[in-house]
Amino acid sequence: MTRTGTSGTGTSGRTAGVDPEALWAPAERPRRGRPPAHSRAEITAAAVALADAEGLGAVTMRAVAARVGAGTMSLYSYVPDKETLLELMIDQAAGEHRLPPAPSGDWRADLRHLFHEQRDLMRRHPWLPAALPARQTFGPNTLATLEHALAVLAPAGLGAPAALEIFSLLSGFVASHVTHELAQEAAADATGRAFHDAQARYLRSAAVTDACPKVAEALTAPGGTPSPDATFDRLLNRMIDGLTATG
Amino acid sequence: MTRTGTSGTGTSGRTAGVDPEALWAPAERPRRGRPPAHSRAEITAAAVALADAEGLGAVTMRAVAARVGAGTMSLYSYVPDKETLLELMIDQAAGEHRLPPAPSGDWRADLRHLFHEQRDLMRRHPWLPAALPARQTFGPNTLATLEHALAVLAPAGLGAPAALEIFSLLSGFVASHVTHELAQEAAADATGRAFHDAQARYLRSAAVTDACPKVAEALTAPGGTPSPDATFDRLLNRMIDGLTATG
DNA sequence: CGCTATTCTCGTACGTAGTACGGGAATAGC
DNA sequence: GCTATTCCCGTACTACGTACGAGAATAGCG
Repeated sequence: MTRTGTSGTGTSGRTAGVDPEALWAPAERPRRGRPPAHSRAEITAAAVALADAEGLGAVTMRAVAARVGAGTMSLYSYVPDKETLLELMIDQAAGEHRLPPAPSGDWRADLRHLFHEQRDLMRRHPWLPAALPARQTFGPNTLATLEHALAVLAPAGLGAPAALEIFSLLSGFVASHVTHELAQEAAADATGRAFHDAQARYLRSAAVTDACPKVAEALTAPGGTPSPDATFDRLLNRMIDGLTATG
Repeated sequence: MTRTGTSGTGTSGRTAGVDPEALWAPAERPRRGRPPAHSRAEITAAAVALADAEGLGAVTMRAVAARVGAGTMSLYSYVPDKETLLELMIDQAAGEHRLPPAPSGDWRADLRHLFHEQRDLMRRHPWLPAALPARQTFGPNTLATLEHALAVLAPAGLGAPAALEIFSLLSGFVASHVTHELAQEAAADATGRAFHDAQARYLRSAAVTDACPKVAEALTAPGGTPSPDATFDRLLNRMIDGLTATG
């Protein structure tokens, strides 16, 4: 199962080290030999739980193996490498989407529902926004979500490529918004407090207030965020309106 | 200059290991002792050049030091750690923005110009979209860009917090769009070709086309991207319209 | 001029990653 | 039982970030 992989980093940043065909194949059970003590799904779930609890940085092959009760190298019987494990984690999380079986008729409402669902998902798995840009392939759960998005957007009167584009942009919006939300909440935390204060002190220093008065004021404003949910909904609506306008 | 840093990974993913006040301080020159052979800017520039040429993954302390002609540990006289070096890289790149001294009167045109500029920047530094989410503080160049954005958006009739929000969302849009553009272009490259073909084969497999017919069709469409520039401009306009609507 | 405090330089070394390798253990079918 | 097959995982290698501290280079003082 070990791949010879010519995964040397190319001249570009992107490295295509994942094989979609092999990854998402059904993987028939061998009928002879010692039966596996674990499963790909179990390992993926352990990695997700670890990332949820202690952040993406805590997901090491050793830590995941320990959590499952296996030796480190045993993981490589189920997953070719860590990059691929990340891919599996993303798709497993995507499987948590609760999608209605069919569009309701009001495609704007359906779209809003879909992205509210996505927001919940990302709040539940705070590592997801950071992991998404590194994704290289679409797993079955991701594809199912995409299929649903296309079905929802069908009555909107744009082609499939445009619909995919919109889905991608809205997902990006949700990711960056959730990142922002979580950062804001972390600033209230005791650990984040010191950092937040240092940041505010720096922004109020003469060097900043002289050159960038408006920024200094806007960033250090007390900022009573009214309601996270309402803010999200408002922005989401505007994004939907702007992106689906047939201009 | 070594910091004692309690940088242990907290329960969350975000680790605040950067001190904004110390980082962006003018750093007065010591008048005694051996003079430095390098500078923070030189090291940052070397790191940026490395990332441009071989991707973010190639930016290791050893590689940067070698490029500058210094021993690895010498870097730590100029930069407290790698995380901070990344922060410096981002701000140095932000300094490449070519911004007009004052708003022109047509704030939509100014806004379009700003984000076209940002797109050029990210295409010139393909690691930037991936690095931005990890940013912890705003350096002087980033602040200058923000100040410019606020000045541009002043006539639009929204408050400073709303303007910042819009700037952030549009930057996120540009980042994800550039990532998409570059991925598309990489697929035409000889190295990316094999991966792209494998992806297409997978998407046309029975397992996918059965469950997700629309997606399979949309993703494997020949996809003659009309003109990258026009596409970007069209989407940017819609985003601006949607986000600045006073609804 | 040499002395000395100060500052920068960088070889060595430690801890933690990902993972290649290969011998041993467990199982299914004969 | 025997054997082919499969899985398990200890050992070990490479590469990374970076702590430590000895040595080298300088500026000001005598």
